[in-house]
Amino acid sequence: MDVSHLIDGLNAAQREAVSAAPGHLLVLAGAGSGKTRVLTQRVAWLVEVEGVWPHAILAVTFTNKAAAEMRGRCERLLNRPTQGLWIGTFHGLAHRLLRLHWREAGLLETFQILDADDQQRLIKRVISEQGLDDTRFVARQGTWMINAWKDEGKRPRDIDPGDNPDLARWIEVYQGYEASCQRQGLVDFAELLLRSHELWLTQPALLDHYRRRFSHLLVDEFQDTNTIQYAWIRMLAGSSAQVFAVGDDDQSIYSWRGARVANMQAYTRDFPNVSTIRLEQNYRSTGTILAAANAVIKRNSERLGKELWTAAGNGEPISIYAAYNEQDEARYVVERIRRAVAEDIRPSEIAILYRANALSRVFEEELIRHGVAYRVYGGLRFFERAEIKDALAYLRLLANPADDAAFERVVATPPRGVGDKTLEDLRQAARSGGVSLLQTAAEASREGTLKGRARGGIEALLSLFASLRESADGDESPRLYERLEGLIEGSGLRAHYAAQSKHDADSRVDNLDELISMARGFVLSADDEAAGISEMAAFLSYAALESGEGQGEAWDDCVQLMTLHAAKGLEFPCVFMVGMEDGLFPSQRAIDEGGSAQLEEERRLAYVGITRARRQLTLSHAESRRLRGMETWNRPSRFISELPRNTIVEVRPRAQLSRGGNFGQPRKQPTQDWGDEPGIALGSQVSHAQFGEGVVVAAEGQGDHARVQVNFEDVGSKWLVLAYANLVVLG
DNA sequence: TCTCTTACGTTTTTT
DNA sequence: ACGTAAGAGA
Repeated sequence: MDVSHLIDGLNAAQREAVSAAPGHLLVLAGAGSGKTRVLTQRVAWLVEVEGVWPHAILAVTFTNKAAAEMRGRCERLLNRPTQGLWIGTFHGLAHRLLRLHWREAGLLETFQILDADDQQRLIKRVISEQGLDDTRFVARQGTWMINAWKDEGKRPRDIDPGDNPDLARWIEVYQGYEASCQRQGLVDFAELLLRSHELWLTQPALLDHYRRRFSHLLVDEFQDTNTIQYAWIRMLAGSSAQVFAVGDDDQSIYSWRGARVANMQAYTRDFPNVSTIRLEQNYRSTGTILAAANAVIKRNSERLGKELWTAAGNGEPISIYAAYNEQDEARYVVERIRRAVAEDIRPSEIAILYRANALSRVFEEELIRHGVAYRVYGGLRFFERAEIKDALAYLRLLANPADDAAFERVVATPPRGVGDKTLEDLRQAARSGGVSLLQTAAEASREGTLKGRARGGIEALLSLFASLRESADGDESPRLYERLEGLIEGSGLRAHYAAQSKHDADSRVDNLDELISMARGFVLSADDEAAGISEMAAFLSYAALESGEGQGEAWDDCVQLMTLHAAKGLEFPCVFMVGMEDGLFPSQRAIDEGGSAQLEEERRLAYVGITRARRQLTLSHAESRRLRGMETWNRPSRFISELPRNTIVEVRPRAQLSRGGNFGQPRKQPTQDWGDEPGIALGSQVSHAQFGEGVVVAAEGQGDHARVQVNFEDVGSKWLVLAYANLVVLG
């Protein structure tokens, strides 16, 4: 058989991985080393060369985007649809298992997926139902703990509160939350995994079935697996399946949400004869960029060890820009972008990366000012928008009348005269009767226990549902989008948001229309159809599992703005890492508490950032920065000083010095301390609100840019922008 | 019950 | 600075 198309163009290590003999394999794939290619060609190799039935292969990733890309590439390689081949995210595959075996898993057939928002709302409800003080028991924290427990595979009974009474209460909240989910047929993200793991644990016959079926498991981004995901893989693999794990410990940046790099070591221990292959040749970046990345990551102690190299040349040095403040930083970056675009670099080939979302704003403003098209990643996703969740809540309640979370949403928007009082009565009655809110509302309406406006509102709602259900049962059952359209009109949602948007000026109504057109274009997959899942149920799951706007679609031709986390897996010819300041990146938290583990994770994040760049990399920091309404003064990030000297070039703004004399007109109106003072002379004694007293030793720049170097008694020498520093001249 | 005002808490995020 | 989430008047 001719296997050259699976092997040609690969380097030795890649080829070794793709064509590895049967057995377990750990591929340590450095950034830009062709990981996805190896993974997909391995699948093709298994099918075409080893003669493995596609049916017997399961490939798992973390994001829908990665799964889609893998499926697409496999189909192209194998030249046929990947029928029977399970490719998906951990959550997607777990969800499929639960849909197929809902009865064995102890779920309602109509179970729905609870998103993060609904989850927190529900936990809050449980906290108040248990009569806990919600200032001491904060829902956000509870959500975080419960998710962490689930990620570790722990049920309430597995947690020992010791002699910590708060912890004991939290365990009760967890219990209450579980009971509530169970009653309503709701499953949160972590539950998908935990529940499917338990499904196998408690149903040996089922487990056996899947173990017989899947002889080959492939896992992408192995460094990001958490405890339950690893256990899931291990359980499915048993002692027969071959596991092909690909990961990079240097790119592990999600430990704060339960990811355990240690799973990579555990894998080599828990499975017999795991061979390790390192992919170290990089096809993305210049030699300079790789030298910088290698030097930075080398400072971490907990590493499996790996050093990237390239056959390409060194390329340009890395630029470091020391800005006066965040405005100056934005000005510089956008100026550079405009210059690059003028030199025929496409805007979509340029990325601005930052540690925290809050940093994006200045850059957006500056980009707008210069009419540069840009796109910000992150933030609210389509299916998380309030108006979309409202519309979907109607659908959810239609699909699963026990879904109280959906009922609460539905009853509150649009306002229909049903307020806290009525709702609390309904909850009481529902709890004591052990039935759903919807059912309780129907009973209350029948018995006439509702009064005033509330009665009209509830009755209108009930009749809306009756008519929606009736039309579904008719001979000509409406398509999903028609039902959605009907409910958006009939409920008054559209009118409600239309009325709101008059002053909001945003396009909530347009989003509702977009949702309808998404429903119109929605196609039930063959897998779902085979599993007997309705169009509506499938659409709702899709909405929950694929949060909308496929991450990484470089829309039009826009400059890309995103966090360093969001940039993982992407690459850009031209990258700006901004806000490179101690306290921001590495974050203050990592500096203060973490000890070295957190700092090492920040360093890996820096490594991820650096390795996103193909040709041009620029790092910038600002001496002063307005953040959260407060002026802060940060030192350049320690990661900048970890770059080898020969890889960087420091860009300085052209300084217009006026030495010796007076300089630096305060910006805007002079401050009180300043009065009509002509300026500050070298050698002046000055005082700063934060740094204390010091002597002016140098100065440069004019107007907004005027800066002085002050030697402070306590904190040493610093450059300060006069317009912002509010220095008081002493004596 | 709805709407307006005040207080709070602010890494990173997928599913 | 800013957006959300809980509390007070209409």
